[in-house]
Amino acid sequence: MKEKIHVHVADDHKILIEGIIAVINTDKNIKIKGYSLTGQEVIDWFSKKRNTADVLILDISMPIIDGFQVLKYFKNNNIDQKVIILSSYDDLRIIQEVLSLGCKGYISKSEAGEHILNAIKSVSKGDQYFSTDIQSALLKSLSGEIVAKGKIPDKFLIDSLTERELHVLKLITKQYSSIQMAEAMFLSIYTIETYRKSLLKKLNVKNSVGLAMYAFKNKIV
Amino acid sequence: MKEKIHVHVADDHKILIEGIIAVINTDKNIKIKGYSLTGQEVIDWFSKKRNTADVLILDISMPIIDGFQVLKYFKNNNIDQKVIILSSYDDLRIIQEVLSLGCKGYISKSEAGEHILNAIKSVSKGDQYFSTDIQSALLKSLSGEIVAKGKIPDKFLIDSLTERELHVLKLITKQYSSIQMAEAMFLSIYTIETYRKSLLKKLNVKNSVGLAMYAFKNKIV
DNA sequence: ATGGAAATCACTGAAAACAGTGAGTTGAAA
DNA sequence: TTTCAACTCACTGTTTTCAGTGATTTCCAT
Repeated sequence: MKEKIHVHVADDHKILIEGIIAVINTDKNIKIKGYSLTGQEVIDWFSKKRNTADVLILDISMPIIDGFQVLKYFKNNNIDQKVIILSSYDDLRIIQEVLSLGCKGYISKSEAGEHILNAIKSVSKGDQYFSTDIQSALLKSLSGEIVAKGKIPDKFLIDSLTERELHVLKLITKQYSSIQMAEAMFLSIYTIETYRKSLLKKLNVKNSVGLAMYAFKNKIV
Repeated sequence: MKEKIHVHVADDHKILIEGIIAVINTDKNIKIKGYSLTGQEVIDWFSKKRNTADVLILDISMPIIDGFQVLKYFKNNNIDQKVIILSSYDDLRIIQEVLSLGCKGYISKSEAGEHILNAIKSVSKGDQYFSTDIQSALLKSLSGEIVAKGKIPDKFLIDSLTERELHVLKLITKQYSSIQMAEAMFLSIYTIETYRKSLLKKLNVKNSVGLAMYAFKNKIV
């Protein structure tokens, strides 16, 4: 490991930022590249070409522009930023929401500092990281599925698809256009398009190709 | 290569068999396990439990029971026999027919003996082998009329893709838009679109989803 | 009974993909 | 030396997809 991992931290509580910085500084492979106190600052920072970071540690609950909106900003602007969510809540729905927005890591503020370091390293490598209690919560919801550690299984996403969405997804892999699907399913094309949008959002992909790849990887076809 | 490849040869012209045996004997990694002079003999031979061969070299045109029928026999009895067709005809329809019957190699009698050796080695490894003039014939047919039924094996389609097309295809599976590809490859978007069209035509699919599925099935990704 | 998820439909505007045609350059093979 | 395939770019339409927003109905569960 030659190059340091560059990290940006965003939280509206400065004292917490300072704490994180202190923790991170104990690891010489990781370097703080900057911090933000509001969601707007994060967006401003990353919207400047020369401002980058390998990993962004992002608090969900910030005033005005919160973590969700920051994630949406990245998504809408096709910025492939690796993000670790720092949250006080272990709510599964929140987790799912940020997952669908493309975030790759999630740690609870109640966790020890070393988890942050592990999370940063995992995510910077392209892996996912979820703190243990999050994982156990997820595992519980999956009722006994075997999961590789640190990784949220696709099943989680698949399960979130409704019957109709699944049907549309299958037809997409068969190269149906929306019009053709509408005819085949006796629905309005508007409805089909609604499902498409829903699929794109839930599976967190850019376009139909992404949907098809997802379906293929998970043998929905 | 420790174990010899066992080969069975079937042709109604004994003189040709002898020729093939002579050629094969020049390669000490390949051994003749037997030969047949009629289709019936082939079927009889392989229907006996103890009679096997890694590769069967099979002439298409034999009296009464021809090569096609032998292939059908294998297919109907779920015998996964590796077969190289030896034919005098370079007719595409014949090639397609035997391909659909599961044969893995095809060489023309007009080819030099060394091609037989290469074919045997390729097919015994599980690869396909088609002599060069067959391949070019197949490719030519792709540029003109798309052969819908009979289906040319994917292998040929892949080979027909140029470097650039392959590159574009890979980016498509990564959910790049044409604009993004143009930027990534330092090309005009018009050029990218040209490749898209070329891919759609060559791989005979309807849209990008079809391209992605194709790429996935053939492990281009 | 009330709230929520699923399913359905609608409209709009923008972005992207698809289709057809044409054309110039280059490098390698025949 | 000519020919051809690969590569490149351009222009013009049409179709499809994507994004955002909002609305209704049904049915299930708290």
